[in-house]
Amino acid sequence: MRELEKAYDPKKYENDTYKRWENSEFFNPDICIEKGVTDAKAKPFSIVLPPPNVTGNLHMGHAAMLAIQDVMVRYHRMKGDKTLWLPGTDHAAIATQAKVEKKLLEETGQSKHDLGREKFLAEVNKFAKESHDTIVNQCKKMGASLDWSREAFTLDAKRNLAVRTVFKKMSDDELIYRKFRAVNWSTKGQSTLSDDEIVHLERQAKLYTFKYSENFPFTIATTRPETKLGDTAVAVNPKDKRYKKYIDKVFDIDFLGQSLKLKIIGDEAVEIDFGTGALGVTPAHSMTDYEMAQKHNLELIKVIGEDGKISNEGGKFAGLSVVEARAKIVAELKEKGLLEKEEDIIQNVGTSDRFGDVVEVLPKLQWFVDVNKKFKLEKSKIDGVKDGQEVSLKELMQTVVKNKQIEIIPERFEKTYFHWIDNLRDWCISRQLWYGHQIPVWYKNEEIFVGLEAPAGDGWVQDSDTLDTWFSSGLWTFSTLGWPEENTPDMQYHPTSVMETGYDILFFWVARMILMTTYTLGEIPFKKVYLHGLVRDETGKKMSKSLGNIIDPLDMIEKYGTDATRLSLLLGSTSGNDMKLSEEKIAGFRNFTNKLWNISRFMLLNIDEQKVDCKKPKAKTLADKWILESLENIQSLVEDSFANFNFSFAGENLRDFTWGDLADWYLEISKVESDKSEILNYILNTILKLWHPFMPFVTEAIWTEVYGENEILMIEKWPSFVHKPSDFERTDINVDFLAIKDIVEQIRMIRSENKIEPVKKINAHIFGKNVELVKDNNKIISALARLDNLYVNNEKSGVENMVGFVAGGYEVYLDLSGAVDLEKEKARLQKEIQNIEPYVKAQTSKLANKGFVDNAPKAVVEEEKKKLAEAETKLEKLKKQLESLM
RNA sequence: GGACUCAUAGCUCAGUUGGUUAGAGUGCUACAUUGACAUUGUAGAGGUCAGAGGUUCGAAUCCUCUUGGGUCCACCA
Repeated sequence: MRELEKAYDPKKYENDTYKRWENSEFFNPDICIEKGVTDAKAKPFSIVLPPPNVTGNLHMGHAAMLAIQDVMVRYHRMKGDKTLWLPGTDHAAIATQAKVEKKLLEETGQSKHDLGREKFLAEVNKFAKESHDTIVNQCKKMGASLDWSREAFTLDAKRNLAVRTVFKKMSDDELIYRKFRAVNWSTKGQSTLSDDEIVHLERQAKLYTFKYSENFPFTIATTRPETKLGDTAVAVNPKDKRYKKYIDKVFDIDFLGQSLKLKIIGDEAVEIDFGTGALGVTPAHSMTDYEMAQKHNLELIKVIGEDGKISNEGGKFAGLSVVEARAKIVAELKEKGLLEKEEDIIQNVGTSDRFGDVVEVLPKLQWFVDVNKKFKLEKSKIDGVKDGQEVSLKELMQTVVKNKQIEIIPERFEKTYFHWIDNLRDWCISRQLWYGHQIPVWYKNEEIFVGLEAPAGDGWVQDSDTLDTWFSSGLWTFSTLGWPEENTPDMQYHPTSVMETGYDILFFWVARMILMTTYTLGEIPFKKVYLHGLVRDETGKKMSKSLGNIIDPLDMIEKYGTDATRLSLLLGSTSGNDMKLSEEKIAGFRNFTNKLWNISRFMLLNIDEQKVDCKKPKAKTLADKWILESLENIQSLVEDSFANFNFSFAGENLRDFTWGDLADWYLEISKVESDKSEILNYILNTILKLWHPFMPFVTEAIWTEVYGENEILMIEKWPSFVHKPSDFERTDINVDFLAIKDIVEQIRMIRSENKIEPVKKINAHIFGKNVELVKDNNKIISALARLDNLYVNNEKSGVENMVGFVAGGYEVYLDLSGAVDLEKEKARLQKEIQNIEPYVKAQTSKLANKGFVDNAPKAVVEEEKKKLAEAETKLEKLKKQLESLM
């Protein structure tokens, strides 16, 4: 007879198990079809892995992502779907480049310019490769059943072709344009940034109120006097009586030696009550000012350069850093008596997400994607958009979510999504980075060429900028499936079934994918978006190096095993909400993993013949009937939960069933009832399948130990049965006594040689004659399960409040001292009925009243009718319950 | 400034469309344990469901307000 070790040791199994899976090649759906595991005509289920950045190690957030996706993927694979989970990594241009630059500087003291573009890129590629290998290994550690044969990289040749193709198409549709306009600039990173790459931080700042010069009629307020060197207008609210008369006048003034030509403009955006009600407009160095300037046709004067210093346009301040210039200007203003006020305020400043420096706004010649311009969508599979219809990118993004073609889970994020789109500005896609997809545009003198390849002829120079990393990630769902190659078979997996990712990149990535895919293919990228939360430490803080509260998934896997780590991330967390994680929680699930192992161990000891392929056996006792029904019950609950993306609920219930019902009840009963081999084999078989998506390693290990080396649980068919709810919701039980509630302590006694000795303690819940089963119905039946030959026999047991019965050849007694008063229960029900009855009467007569029905608004009448119906149903239910107790 | 979200046992969270006495896990306490499992079992303590008002026959659940966390968006210059 086979026997398992006393305790489960994850380290002994995990690596080998993953290797076995990998060697079997069943992660690849093509192989599954080829070997007959999956039907070629089965419906596809596909997820593309949100590619981790090649910047280092995986953290708990990645672990959570992998666990959630793997649980779905394994479930669908077992269900028989054509299941593809496609892995990849992201070059993460700005993040990776920044990291390598830092590393280079620390290790060799060199900057990227010392190396030159080519050599530097070689360094980055080397780093990316190493980082990639680490990441892949960590994914494998987590047990992720990814199809590695299809692995992709956002910067490889195939993806590059996709990027160039889309760029060209957008350019042809005139959705991409080049313009000299104000952009976000990171001095430290020496690159432009998109609006989303900016983090607003609160800072102490000083608000200066001053006059440009003696003879200028307004005072204005600013936190950044140095930018005033580039002012070209003063804006006031057109309703402001103080300033109305000046609107449209132009003043030539001298601002500390700088000649300014200031036009007075009227703009609603100016608040009359803030500051002095007059706003110095710096079109080149402020986004709002830029927008205002566009409206009023103002000139841009760039006084701050890419190096963060005042440019030559800044006259005598040229060459000073922004901070130096500010100090100098303030000092001069003070000296000349132009500074009226200097106050401390708290100001929001934009800082670079990656580089951490304060972002300068300055004008640059850049490439943009126009999100508002209409274009013709040739082929459309989008509900509500016809082939050839004119739409804008914004409209496409809105439509697919509005019409529920894409469903966001949890739903509330749809609101934030729409809000984001409403405020979306044109997307600046060029970056002055070296690492990334170089923009497929070539210049020669005044000529500009956009294409897939460099144009023929000499003298063409390619744009040195690269594309925003999200431009290529936006194509991810289809660039990974072979597009733009014609008739690529993998496109059968598109649109993908689910996009599972953190809510923190809803805008960065999810929205961009929707934009890029609907535009390029006229199709949605995915049907559902499942957003998970951030993994935080046990006190709810973000995990970070500086706080030292990082829980490393690899450490946890080493200590408690992968399955425990996965469970800790899956259970007790809901979509869209952050999850708090503690080592204790993981340890708890390690205990459960071991429990499952030992449950299997015990069952195995009682199984004579291990059969992989087994049919549902016939129940021989009430206990058997109960466990088999419970098993199907729990399976259908798991399936429902999966359909609703409620993995936590599925797992928790499965655990409660396994531990509470199966281990603590049925297996105990099986000790007194004999001949369980067949049924135990069936239960073990089923329970391992149900657990497999959650805990792939331990279940596979047990499976192999039980059924032999050649069997692979991962590709076993998910158990099938037709769930009939009526089977479970109501069971009629014929017992000789009426009602017993809360048998607090149930003592099983075995009579041997006229000696009665207590053996086990078990607890049970309410049951009675023809009971309508409530929440704890499983336990009720379980209590009854052993009552094959039940009899009430106080005399026989000689103990008061005890009933006895025969089970498995033993005489058994139940202690009923904790049983609840039947009268009490009746009284409670009666009270409730008395509570509702008058209401139902009143409501009925109200609705019988013609005057009310005819005169009241229809909706009100309907509402009243609905309420009555509800109350009536409830009343009926209560009456039935009461009756059953009579 | 505009939103969104959360508040339930010491801690982490469930609680389906309002309807029995609000539940788990974990921690704590007590007892048990040659039994598949001390990574175990049985039980116990612990909650005016943040506060106030409203709707309702009935509210943890729906509405309003207040308070206190969290998050996102937005350059009040």
